[in-house]
Amino acid sequence: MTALRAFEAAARLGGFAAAATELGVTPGAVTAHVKALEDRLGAALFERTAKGVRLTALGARVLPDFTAAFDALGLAVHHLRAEAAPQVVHIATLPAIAQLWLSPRLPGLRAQMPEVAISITAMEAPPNLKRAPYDLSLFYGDHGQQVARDHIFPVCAPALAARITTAEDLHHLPCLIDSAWSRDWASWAAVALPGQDFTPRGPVFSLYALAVEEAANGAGVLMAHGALVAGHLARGTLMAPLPQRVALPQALRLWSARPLRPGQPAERVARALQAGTGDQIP
Amino acid sequence: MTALRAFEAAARLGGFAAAATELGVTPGAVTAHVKALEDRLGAALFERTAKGVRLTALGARVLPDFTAAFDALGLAVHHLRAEAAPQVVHIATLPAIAQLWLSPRLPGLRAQMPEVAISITAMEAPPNLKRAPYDLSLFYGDHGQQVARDHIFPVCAPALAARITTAEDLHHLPCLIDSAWSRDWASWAAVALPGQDFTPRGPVFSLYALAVEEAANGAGVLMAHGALVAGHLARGTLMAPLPQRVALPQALRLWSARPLRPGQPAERVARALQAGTGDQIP
DNA sequence: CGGCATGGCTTAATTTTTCTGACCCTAGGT
DNA sequence: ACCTAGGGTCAGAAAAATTAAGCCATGCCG
Repeated sequence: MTALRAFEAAARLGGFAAAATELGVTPGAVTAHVKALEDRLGAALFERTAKGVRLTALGARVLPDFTAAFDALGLAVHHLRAEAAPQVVHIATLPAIAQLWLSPRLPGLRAQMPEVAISITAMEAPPNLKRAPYDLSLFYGDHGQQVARDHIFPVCAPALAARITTAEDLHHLPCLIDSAWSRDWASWAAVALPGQDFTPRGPVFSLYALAVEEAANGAGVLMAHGALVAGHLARGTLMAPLPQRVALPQALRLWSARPLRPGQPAERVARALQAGTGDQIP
Repeated sequence: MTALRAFEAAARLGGFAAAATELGVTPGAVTAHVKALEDRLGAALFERTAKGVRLTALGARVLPDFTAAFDALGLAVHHLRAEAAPQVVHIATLPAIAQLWLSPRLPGLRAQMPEVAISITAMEAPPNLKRAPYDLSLFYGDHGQQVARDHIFPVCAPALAARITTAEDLHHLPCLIDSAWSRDWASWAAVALPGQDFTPRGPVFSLYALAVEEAANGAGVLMAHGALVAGHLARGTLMAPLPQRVALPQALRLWSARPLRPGQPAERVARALQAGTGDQIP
């Protein structure tokens, strides 16, 4: 049973490592499961090459059946959870979005629909909504309904901002770097400092929200996502000393596994988030 | 995942013990899984009563989704096994039938279709063919194609048979009893010894084939299933000293999960078994 | 009406299975 | 020639199943 899940995930995602991530186990476990399955069948499901695995003809023939079956199972789990707690809306999103964009909007949502509970699960990558039982998924991406068109630009504490007048000033200041969005600095520099070789120097953070706090504490200049620092900018705890803003290639988008029926809690939450409820941060 | 299987089986079969049997685990494991599932949901799926469990409204609402999904998964496994080993036919049957009815026919089948391998799995109860990957199921029952109309009657070794002339003689002879078919003696006595209180006395066997061997060794009189002792009767190692034969309420029947396509190995084996191939036991 | 057996679920301690984490190995890309 | 990405392998740790007892209503029988 677990072996079947491992096979299906590995076949669909094209690798044992990716399957292990989706299943929340280590690649070694996937290896063992697939091998056990192949042993019991007496036939190979994957061809092992040095740079990964490739499905055999047999594996490709039976994959659609398994994918369909596990999709049906995922849907059943979703249905079960929805029936068991009809007034709970489960949202999956990035940790940074959860803390910096969603969290400030929650009081407004609660006031607007007090009977609905909102459960937020932070994760690094968008979940497969056919499998994981979330009602809404909020990520930078290409699918779904656009919630915000986001821009990046440098921000820092007011005291530091006073020392910045041109983009060139950044060469000599500590630049806070988020490990997941490390390319943001390069994207912005390509527009604001064309032709120059800009290499940001400064501490690296694995939590974007922590980098934002450090920027507010005056630790350096952060390449901000506009949507995620709106609160700090409004409060004046962060400032944007330079005018150059670069649009992110992917907008902040919200999507759901299935079409939402109007009036359903998940649909009401989705509508409220798209309408910008609570955008006026205190 | 395993918890979902446990819930589905328990809900469909109406009890944790039955679910444990189908899943091949102990009732304790099913209890633990269902409880874990209910804890995570924050809602009860079963009502516990002193004489078993009953589905809650929530459980009943979501059961069909899970049953359908697991059926699809079972079918996918069947498909996978069929694709991986197309020339292997998997048969599920009772241990007694496997040894006493099927086994003597295998040489004939092998001669008739040498390229087909036949795999026999013995089990006490018919499997759920939507879940367990067997091609054919051969049991006493009401479903499927009739293979043999079976009768029960006393048999014993020739030396003992010489001492039996009427049914009443059995009162004073050891009667071999199969634990799974212990009611056979009563069924036969109701016809052969009407109005008399016949209680068979003698050793109890959990393996019918062993009881047959013991009968051939002269250990006593066995209530035989005609189809299962045909070989011994033909060889003369067992004799039927009394003329009374009682038809079993259920015939020996063969069935498959899905309709068999002509020419398919499973279909050819099914046809051969129904045609009585190899009935002439050496 | 009470004692006792019964069927079915639960619980706790033990054993078996599975997963992890750190390593190795191979082949392609730089 | 090195580095990286992806699988494979192994001993030890975590999780699951088993075993065996316990519980609690029901039903049967004296």
